[in-house]
Amino acid sequence: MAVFTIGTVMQLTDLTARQIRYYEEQELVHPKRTDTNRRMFSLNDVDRLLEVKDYLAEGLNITAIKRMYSTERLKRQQEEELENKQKNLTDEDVRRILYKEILNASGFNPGDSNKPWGR
DNA sequence: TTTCTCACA
DNA sequence: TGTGAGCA
Repeated sequence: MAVFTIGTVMQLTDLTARQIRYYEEQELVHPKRTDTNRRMFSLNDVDRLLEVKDYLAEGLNITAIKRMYSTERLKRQQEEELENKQKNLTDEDVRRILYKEILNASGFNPGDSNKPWGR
């Protein structure tokens, strides 16, 4: 699965090696390492980097993006639990909670026009 | 030649 | 985030 070197990823994402390594440090991507310590990125990693690039361009900070991916895991866990128990929160409720968390993390104003999450 | 880690006028 | 050093 991991087949891209950092050089290839640089071309594919238009990010600098510095940025790519930094995002890895922030655990936004998890490239494998070769026996000689070289990073090997998967298609998913490249995809993730492109996403990160977009969010960053929209003015979000790294911590907000980090929380997004962590809260998404949380969201799936909650949805699973709810399915096995009783559905108290609707999809919209979870969405609203997630959105509020992101706003909190990014320091954005609830009046902003372009939000990738809608609402 | 490319990538890696570390450190900072 | 950029950049240069010294390695592998």
